[in-house]
Amino acid sequence: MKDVVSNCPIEEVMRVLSGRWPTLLLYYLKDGTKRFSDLQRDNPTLSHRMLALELRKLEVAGIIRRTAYPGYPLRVDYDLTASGLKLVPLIDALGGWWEDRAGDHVDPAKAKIQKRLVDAA
Amino acid sequence: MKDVVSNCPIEEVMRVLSGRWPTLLLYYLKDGTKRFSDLQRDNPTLSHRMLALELRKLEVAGIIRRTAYPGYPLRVDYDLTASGLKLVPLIDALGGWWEDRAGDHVDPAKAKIQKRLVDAA
DNA sequence: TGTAAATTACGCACTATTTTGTAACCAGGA
DNA sequence: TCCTGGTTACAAAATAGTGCGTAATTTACA
Repeated sequence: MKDVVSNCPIEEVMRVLSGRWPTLLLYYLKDGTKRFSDLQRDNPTLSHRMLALELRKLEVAGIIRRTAYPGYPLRVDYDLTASGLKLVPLIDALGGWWEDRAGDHVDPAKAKIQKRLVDAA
Repeated sequence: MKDVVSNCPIEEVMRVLSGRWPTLLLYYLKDGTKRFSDLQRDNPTLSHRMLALELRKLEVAGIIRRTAYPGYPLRVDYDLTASGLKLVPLIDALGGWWEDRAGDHVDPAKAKIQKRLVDAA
């Protein structure tokens, strides 16, 4: 997933939203402003470094806003931008879709079954 | 992005949709049934291995349907399932969001500017 | 007539590339 | 010395690409 210029909006959103963390961070920031350390606590399996990287990615994409206060110890706040807020329901819609997709959905064993059909043919 | 069981639908959708290819494949399959080789031609930068892997992932997720015909040369068709069809507009919505997010969006240089602010403090 | 070659949708092993984690370091005041 | 929010260098892990093999039938050609 290198720097392939794509001009396709869908490819571009996915470049930002792909991976475990972006949507999770959105989720936590829905509730309002959070500090770096809050987000660290919220998901302990996310490494310090990755948190910093992902936050910056979201910031550059205009989804979250970073506010740094002068002074020590350091203090930095993160919250959703206007467009970040608009994104949240779209993500939720995906979650909703996943939940009631169960009806017409295929059990994980199907792949093998299909394969066997081909082999037998 | 290992096999972390999550029970959160959003995390689960993203596990399937993350990466460059899933949404692209959806996009090509919108137009109807395609064969493996069609999809290969549609995006030449996708290796046959990845194509096979991604297709299977989408199949197991119940988004696409795989139909293998007996006989040689081999022939396999792929098309969207009912729930796959329902997913398409949601993805499109993300694309739409990306396009008109420009207004309240931050230019890529901002990160540096912010950093300088912090440093100066 | 006999045979070699092409065809399709992959699987597999091996390598290359990318992403992620770990740990250490920084700043300057309490 | 600790605090916070990073950054950097190095290591480990995950992900992606390359190229060969394969199956049964048709076509190509000497």
